[in-house]
Amino acid sequence: MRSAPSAARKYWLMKTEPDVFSLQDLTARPGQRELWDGVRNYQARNFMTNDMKVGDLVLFYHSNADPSGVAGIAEIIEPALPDPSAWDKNSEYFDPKSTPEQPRWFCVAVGKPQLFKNFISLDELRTHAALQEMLVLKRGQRLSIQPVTPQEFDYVCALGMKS
DNA sequence: GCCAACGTTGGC
DNA sequence: GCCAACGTTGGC
Repeated sequence: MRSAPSAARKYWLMKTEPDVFSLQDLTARPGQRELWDGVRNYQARNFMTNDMKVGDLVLFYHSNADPSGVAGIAEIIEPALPDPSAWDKNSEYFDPKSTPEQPRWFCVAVGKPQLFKNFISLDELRTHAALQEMLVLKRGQRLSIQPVTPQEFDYVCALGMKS
């Protein structure tokens, strides 16, 4: 069956520091599922609450790494829910302004990790004309969740999976 | 660990 | 609602 345009799958790039949580870590999680908690930026939050849908696909980006780059892909497997780390006093993501009654921060669940055969470094991304508009390549772009076009997603995937 | 870029906070 | 100070991100 054909999906309505409003239900069209969207594509994202999500940054994580692999020392903290890597794509390999996601693969090792029970059910290969993890909450994408700790997002404390309104623009990134709004992407999760307003635009992300279950089934959207994600370029899984390792930042602050050696080298940084796209390690593989994952999928949004649960829609946004209040981020429980915000009201956990022991969490580094604790935010007293967020409460269970009035949550300020939200998180989606990611799963279905697929590690690329080829890690696509930031340097390599820069060499491809088709990828020049990717936000992650823009100077000073710090958003931890970024939209990518279907074309960019497919292109990076092809690079990552080719032998 | 440096530092440019940029988001957030808070005094006014 | 301006904007300086401060904090964070993330490549290098």
